Amino acid sequence: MRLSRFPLATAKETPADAEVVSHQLMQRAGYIRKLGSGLYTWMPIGLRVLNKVAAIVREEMNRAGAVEVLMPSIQPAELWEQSGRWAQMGGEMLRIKDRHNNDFCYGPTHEEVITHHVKQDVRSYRQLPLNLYQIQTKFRDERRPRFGVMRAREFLMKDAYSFHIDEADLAREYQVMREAYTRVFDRLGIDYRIVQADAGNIGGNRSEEFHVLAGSGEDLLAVSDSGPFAANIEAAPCVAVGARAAASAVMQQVATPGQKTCEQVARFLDTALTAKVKLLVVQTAAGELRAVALRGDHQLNEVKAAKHPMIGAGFVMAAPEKVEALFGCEVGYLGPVNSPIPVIADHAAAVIADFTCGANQTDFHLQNVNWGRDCPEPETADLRNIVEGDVSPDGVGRIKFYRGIEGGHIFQLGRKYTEAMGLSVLDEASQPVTPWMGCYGIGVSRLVAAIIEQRHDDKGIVWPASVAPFTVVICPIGMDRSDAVRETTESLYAALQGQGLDVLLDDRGQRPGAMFADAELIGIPYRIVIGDKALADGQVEFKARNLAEAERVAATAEAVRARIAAA
RNA sequence: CGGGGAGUAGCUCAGCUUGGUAGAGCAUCUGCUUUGGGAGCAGAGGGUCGCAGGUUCGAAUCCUGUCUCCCCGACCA
Repeated sequence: MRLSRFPLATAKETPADAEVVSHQLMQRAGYIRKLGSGLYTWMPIGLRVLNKVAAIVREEMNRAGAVEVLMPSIQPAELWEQSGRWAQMGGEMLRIKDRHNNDFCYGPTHEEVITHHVKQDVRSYRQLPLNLYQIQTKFRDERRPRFGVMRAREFLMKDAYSFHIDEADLAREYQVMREAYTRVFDRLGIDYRIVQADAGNIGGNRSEEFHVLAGSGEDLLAVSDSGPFAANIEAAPCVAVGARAAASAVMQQVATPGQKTCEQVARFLDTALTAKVKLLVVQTAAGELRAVALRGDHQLNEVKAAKHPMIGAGFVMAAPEKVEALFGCEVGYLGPVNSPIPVIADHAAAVIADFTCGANQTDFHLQNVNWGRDCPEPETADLRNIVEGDVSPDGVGRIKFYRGIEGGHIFQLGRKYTEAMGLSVLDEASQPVTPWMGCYGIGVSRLVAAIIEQRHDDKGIVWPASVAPFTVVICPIGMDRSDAVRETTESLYAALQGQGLDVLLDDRGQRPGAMFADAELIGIPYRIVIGDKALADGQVEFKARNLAEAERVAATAEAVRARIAAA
């Protein structure tokens, strides 16, 4: 490609509305342009990268035996009514009407559609297993789109759906997909971790996420420092550790005027934060109030709480007025002693002896409180977020936190959708069975940003060759005043292109500094500089984007090609 | 959804408090010079000041409404 004919709009200044480095660089390097909140146009150079990432995903999906389809981005409401999700989904789903006033949505995901089609065509166990995928634009009306294409409303996603005669075959396919995803992420040249995940409202049992490690990531990952354990903090179980010591002192009430938070009380009474029990009040979807006891330094894990039978999905933190009316004190002074509602204690809170807690009386706390003696033995459960330094749930190593960008997610869905949509096939005994289903997503457009988060320097993007918009850029110095430079440039350009390389020729006639700055900003992996000086020795300059030093190679396509191959 | 902020040239922003015919840098165009790290000089083009209404002799500036965008939080998964 000749740059003189390729619309590339780079900017020196960092755009004001871009917070994370990938968004800034994509905008500055002219990869994307914003159309509206969470809506981005992929400009020519950006599209080349997006297409290369998509191509790698496609290759690995095909290699793994999945088959590509393309479903509409607009879906009839009817299908979502069948699965029950038309009512369940919130404002995240963009609902639209056609001219006949019929309801549709812009697809946020395609479980319903694919299940519908499989139902149309698959009748026999002989047609299974089946794994269908597409690379399609999705729309999710995020409350708060941010970070450019990393959390956009419209985005490109690869979503695959597999169907199986039994659970064992689903588990087998899940492993196949896990390996395919591993190959994809390896080829993208990024540092990533596979972590246990919560399946969320999509449903299902086993689920893992592929996270690109980055400080700007929106997810917190709990990873063992010396073992294999790794989980999204949402899904990281906390094991009950240690037994409760015997009570050693008499419960007593102390005045703690104005001390509302655990930190304040611990400081005021000069006791350890870990010896304090705090009580949170949640309101279930049915409107009932429940108290959750946590150790002073711990936080409620909302995913775990939503799974607890006494709390359930759809709970919210209770309004302070309701809590105060029920307990007769301000929310900063709640405790399990004489609690008017059932208390569910996290394992870590349940093993503390002689703890400090609110007295259910404003400006007073209780010390030396003991479960079973001063208040009932609570129902116990795993309800907290794991914290750094905790023993890994599998017992190997200690937990360390990382931030990650969710680039892929694989699920064993089970039969939720096949049942809801009435999909059944005949088995060997001519009996109808409901197939098991898996689904597997990769955020293609998000991955472009995620790669940049990991691969950039102060000059710009540093692409791995696998997804770079161009593999090599040729920068001729003084092309219009030196015949030697012009001739070498043209012949090298033609020859490298002939070898199948994606070559960019900077024939804009810019000064060297401008050419170099642009090449570095847009992140081309290899740069060839052709100038009279080196050419006098029959050489050109070769520089890899990720290395500091330039070197000289013979001014032939073979020599350049060999040098690239060696890099 | 709650709170905060911003909409002025293609981009980044000043001007608004105290109303008087629209500014800078970058980018673009022309000419000359320059040519190994985002060149210099001279000149030029480019804006219904988000939109609608109001106040006023006069509104980018004051008032009302509205739309959009950004940030923090909550929510959702």
